Amino acid sequence: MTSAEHEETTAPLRHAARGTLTRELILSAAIEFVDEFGLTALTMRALGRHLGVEAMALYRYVNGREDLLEGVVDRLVTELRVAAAGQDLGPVDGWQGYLQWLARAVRQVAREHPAIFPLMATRHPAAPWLRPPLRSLEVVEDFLDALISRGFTDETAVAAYRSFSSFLLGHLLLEAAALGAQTSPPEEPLDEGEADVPNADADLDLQSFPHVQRLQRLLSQDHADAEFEQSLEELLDRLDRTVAQ
Amino acid sequence: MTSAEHEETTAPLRHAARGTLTRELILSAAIEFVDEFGLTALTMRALGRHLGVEAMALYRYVNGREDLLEGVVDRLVTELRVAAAGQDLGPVDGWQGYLQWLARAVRQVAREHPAIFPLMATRHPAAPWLRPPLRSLEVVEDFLDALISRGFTDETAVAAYRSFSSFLLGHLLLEAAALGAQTSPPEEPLDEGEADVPNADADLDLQSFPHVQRLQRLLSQDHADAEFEQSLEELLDRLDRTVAQ
DNA sequence: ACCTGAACACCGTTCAAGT
DNA sequence: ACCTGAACACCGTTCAAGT
Repeated sequence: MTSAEHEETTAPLRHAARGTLTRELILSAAIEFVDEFGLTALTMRALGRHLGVEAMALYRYVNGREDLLEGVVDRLVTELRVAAAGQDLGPVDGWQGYLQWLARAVRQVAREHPAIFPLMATRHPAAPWLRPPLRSLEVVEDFLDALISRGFTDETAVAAYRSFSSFLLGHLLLEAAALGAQTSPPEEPLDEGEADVPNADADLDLQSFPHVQRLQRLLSQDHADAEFEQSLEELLDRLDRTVAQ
Repeated sequence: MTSAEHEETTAPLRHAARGTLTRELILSAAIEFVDEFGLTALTMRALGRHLGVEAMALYRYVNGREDLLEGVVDRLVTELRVAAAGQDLGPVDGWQGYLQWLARAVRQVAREHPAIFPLMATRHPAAPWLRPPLRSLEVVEDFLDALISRGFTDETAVAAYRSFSSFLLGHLLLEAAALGAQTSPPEEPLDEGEADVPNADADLDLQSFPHVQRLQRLLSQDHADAEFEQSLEELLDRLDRTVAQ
């Protein structure tokens, strides 16, 4: 297994013509790579190979691995802002319409990149008033403006920003984890000797947990869509009561 | 800087007498270590040094690094169950009292181990019906029983479990991130040449983001306690309406 | 039975050297 | 100007060897 064979396995850009490399290109490749192989597989050397280049070449455009990850997260945030530009953000149907749109946009990013979303949710934001997953000055400014220009006070707008962040984080992290389950851990070394586990996520020994056993089906059912929309609706109602009073 | 000096820096158990090592001891040391030095510092070799032992010795008790992390998360979940045993779990004041107690118990774990909580929140649970951060059969069984025995149907109880998980995840992950900010990244190599950044988290160039600039104080204020309690109250009210109808 | 030394494959990162 | 080779310090992990 020489390095030549590996190149064929991943089938990347062969080797990029000298001078083709770019920070943007590297970030795109990194996102693509993580979406396919998972976060832990993203190493400088593997990404270099994927780009048909030695790992050391990346250091001219990326300030080390941490900076690479930061760049990846930034790109996802930018996807949000691009989506925002696509919408004509004029008199979208009130602040509720705006929040609905924003929530769905973030959700779409989380669903498209379930292996990356935890990064967006977990990495330290650049400033203490940037709460994940809305970690962009532009987005937060938009958010505040949308609410304040439609009757929120400074205080209620900020409170709404907090509730909204928590809501997105809680729901989307769980959803992303569920989606990422299939792709993220490609190698699982769990063939432990006597092989007495017939079905991995089936019964461990549920007989002492009657409720869980009985409700297993119900607990496993995927209602992500309806759940998200309903919780969002409830959040908007709550905010409405807050601003009306 | 020989290895001898390093031992003195961390001042661990010197070297444990032969035969002292235990899985439980290793997990305790790992939690202690992460609380102090952060997750990325937790390497097999560093943990071994912390215990006064070579890294390879750990492999007799821990099935590799992944298993170590799994064990650490399990221990935090166990802290929850221990706290549960401390409470006399008889007729605690209705299901609302139970949920209030449970929410606060999870929050306490998150606050005591902010560097570990993201693991609890992010790692794949053992089964699809175990949602972080309540990733324990015992806890989930308790949860369902507390609600069902007090008038919830199977469906409303499971729905409550979902809402409750999302709630905890969203709020506590943000709170843990805020707390972990001081401890987690001990080394930050950001002295970039011309040093034109006077104050790291102060003004990047906020002049084009008037709302954010004006509300900077408000956005940075820490209301974690009140926020958590109020959101919890709202969640309980919502659940109450659900079960009453 | 329990721990260690040596070794292997793999990281991130630096830097002089090639083109 | 842009990329590579070689090197360094550090990982996780295995396994024969020591006590």
